[in-house]
Amino acid sequence: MRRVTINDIARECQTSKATVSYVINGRYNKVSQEMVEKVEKAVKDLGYVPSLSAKSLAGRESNLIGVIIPQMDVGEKLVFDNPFYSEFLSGLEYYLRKAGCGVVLSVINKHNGFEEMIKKWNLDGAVVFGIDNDKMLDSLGKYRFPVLLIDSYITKTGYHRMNIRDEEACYEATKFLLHGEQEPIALVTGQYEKSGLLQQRVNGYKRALCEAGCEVDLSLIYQGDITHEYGMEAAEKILKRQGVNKILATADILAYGILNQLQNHGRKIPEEYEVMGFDDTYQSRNMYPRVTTVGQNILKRGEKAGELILKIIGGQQVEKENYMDFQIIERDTTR
Amino acid sequence: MRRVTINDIARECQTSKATVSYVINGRYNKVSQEMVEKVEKAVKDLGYVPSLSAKSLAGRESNLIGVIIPQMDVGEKLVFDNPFYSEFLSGLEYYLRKAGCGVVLSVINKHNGFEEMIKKWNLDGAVVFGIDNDKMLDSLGKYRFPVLLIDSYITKTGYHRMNIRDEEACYEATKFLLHGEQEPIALVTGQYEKSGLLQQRVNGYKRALCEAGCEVDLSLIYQGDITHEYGMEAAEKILKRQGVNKILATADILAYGILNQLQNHGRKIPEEYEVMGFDDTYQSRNMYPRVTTVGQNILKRGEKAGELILKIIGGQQVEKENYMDFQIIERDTTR
DNA sequence: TTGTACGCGTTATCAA
DNA sequence: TTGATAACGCGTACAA
Repeated sequence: MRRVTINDIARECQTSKATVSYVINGRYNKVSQEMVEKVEKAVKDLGYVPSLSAKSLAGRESNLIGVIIPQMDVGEKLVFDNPFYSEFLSGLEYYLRKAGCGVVLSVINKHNGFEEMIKKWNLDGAVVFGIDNDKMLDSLGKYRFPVLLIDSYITKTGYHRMNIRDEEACYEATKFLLHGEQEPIALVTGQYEKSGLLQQRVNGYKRALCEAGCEVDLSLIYQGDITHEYGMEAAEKILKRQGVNKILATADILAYGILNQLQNHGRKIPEEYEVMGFDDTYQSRNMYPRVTTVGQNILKRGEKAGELILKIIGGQQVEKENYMDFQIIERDTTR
Repeated sequence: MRRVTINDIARECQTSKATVSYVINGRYNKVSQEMVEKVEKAVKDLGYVPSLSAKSLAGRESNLIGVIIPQMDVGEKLVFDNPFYSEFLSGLEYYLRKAGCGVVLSVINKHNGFEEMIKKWNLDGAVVFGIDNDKMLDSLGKYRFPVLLIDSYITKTGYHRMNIRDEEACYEATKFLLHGEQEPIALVTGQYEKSGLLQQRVNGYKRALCEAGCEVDLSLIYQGDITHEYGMEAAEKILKRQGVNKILATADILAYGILNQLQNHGRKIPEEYEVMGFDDTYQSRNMYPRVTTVGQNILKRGEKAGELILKIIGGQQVEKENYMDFQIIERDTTR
C-alpha cells in the first residue's frame, strides 16, 4: 500500500500542494472556506499524515527535542534503571507530546556525541542532564543552539538552567534529621569531587552541622557509586560505628540499600536508625518502611523542562536560572 | 553556523555528491582508495553528519523503530512509572542503538494512533505491547508492516510475537508456593477478562491448584488495578481471612503493595505470610525483604525484541512465536 | 565516477 | 482574497 502524500490530496481536491499545505497548517486566511473543508475531508478519507522527514527537511524546524544523558561512567545499558530519569522523562515526554513534539533520547559517552546528535536529527533544542565540565557545551556555543541544562553546576554563563537549590535542600534535610539535637549524621553519597550537584549537597550538610554546633567529621562521609549496592556497603560500615544512628543519603537509591542492609541486621527503623533519602523517586512511596526524603517532584520538573525548552526555542524571554521547589517529605524512616 | 551538507563535502573534495554518499555508506568498491581518504578527512574536518530526515526521505528506510504502548485505560502520563516498560526499553534501546537505529516512543490511546505514528515517522517497523483486540492491528495488515507483538494473546494469526509461557510460569509459581502442601493461595491480579496475558496466568494458577488437589476458591482471586495501591487494598482484605497465608501476585508492583500492607500490620514475612510476585522488576531486588518472584529477564527480553524486529524488517526468516525463558527466583518473601 | 531525477513538504513569488 | 507555480532542502540510486 503506497504512502499517501500531499500530492494525492492535491489531486483529489483538484488543487495544488501549496493549498493543501496551507490548510494543514491552519493558514486559513489563504484559503477559502469550502476548500478547507474539501481538503480536510480528503485528508481524513485517504488517511493522510504528513511525513516528519519531509517536513523537517523542508521547513526550518523538526519538532524534535533531544534528551541527552551523558554517561561516561556507568554501563551504557542502564538508562532507565535510574528511576530519576524515568520519572523525569515521563513528565517531559508527556508535556512535549501534548505540544506536538517528539523526544529523541540519547545516551552520550563521547565528547562530540552531542553535536552529532543535533545534526543527525535536526533537533530544535535539547534538554541536557548533569553536565559539569563545559567541553561538551563549547561546540554548542557556536551554534547558538537552544539548550536547557538540568542539574548542572557549570560555571560558564549564558546557558539556561533548571535546578533545585541543592545546598539549601540538603541543609534543610540535615537540619530535619538533627531534630535540634547534636548527634552525628553519616552522609552517604556519590563521588562528589566530580559532581557540582553533590558538592552543593555536601556543603549544605556541612553548613547545617556547623550551625547546630556539631563538628564535621569527614570520616562520616561515605563516597561511592550511586547504587543500591553501595548503599548496602556503606551501611555495613556505619553499623560498626558506635553512636552513629542517623544516615542521610544524597540519592534515594542509596537510601534503599542502606535500609535493606540495616534491616538485614535486624535493626529497627526508625527507632534504632533514622534514614533519609533524596529525590523522592517513585519507589520511596512503595518501600516498607516508606522512606523519608527530600521531594523534588520529579514528574513536574520534567513537565516544566518541556515548557522551558519550548520557550527557549521559541525565542521567548526565559530566566537563565530556574529554581524549582523542594520539600521535606516526612514518612516512616525518621522519627 | 550553517549546516554542513553532503554538497559541502563534495565541493571540498572536488567530487560529486554520489561519490561522497558511497564513501559514507561504505561502498568502497565504487570509489578509489585515495578518494575515500580525502572524503573521510573532509567529513571529519567539517564535522559533517548526514541528516536523518533527508536520508529517510530519499531512501526507503528511516532506521526508526516505533515502540508502541497502548493505554486506553490508565492516565496517559505515566509511561515510565511502570518499571516493566522502563527496563524493557532499556534493553531494546540499547540493542537498537548499537545497530544504528533510533527508537520513537509512543503512547497510543486512539484506534488510529498506530497508523498515524507509522506514517508520521516513516517507521521501518514497530514493537507493540500488550494488544488483545485486533482492531488496531487490522489497519496494519494492509501494509504488511513489520510488527513484533509483545505479550499479546491475539487470536489472529500471521503476526510475529514474543511472549513468555505465562500459563506455565504461573503454574510453576503456584506450585512453588504450595511447597507440596494443600493450603489456599490468594491470587492478586489485574482485571483478567480484558487481558489475555492475565487469563493465562490465572489459568496456570488454577491448574496448579487442581493438580495439587486444592479446591479453586474464586473468592481468593482479587482483581483490581495493577498498582501499588490496589496491592495494599487486596492485602487488607486478605488479612481478614483466616487460614490464608500465601499470596501470589501477577505483577511485582502488586506484591510490593501487599508486602507493605502486611508489614504495616506487623506481620512477619515469610513466617506468617508468604508473598510472591511476577516479572522480577528491578525494585524486587531492592526491597526489604527481597521479593521472591517469577523472573523474565526483562532487560534481555528487550534486547531480544530489538534483534527480532530488525530481522523481521530485514525479511529474514523468523519464528512467528518466540517464547522466552522464565525462572522462579527464590528470595526472602517465601520459605 | 558523475550527472540528475526523485521523494515530500514549505514558502516566496506571481497571477487571477 | 484565493490559488498556482516553482525553487529549495539533503541524500539516494540509476543511467550515462
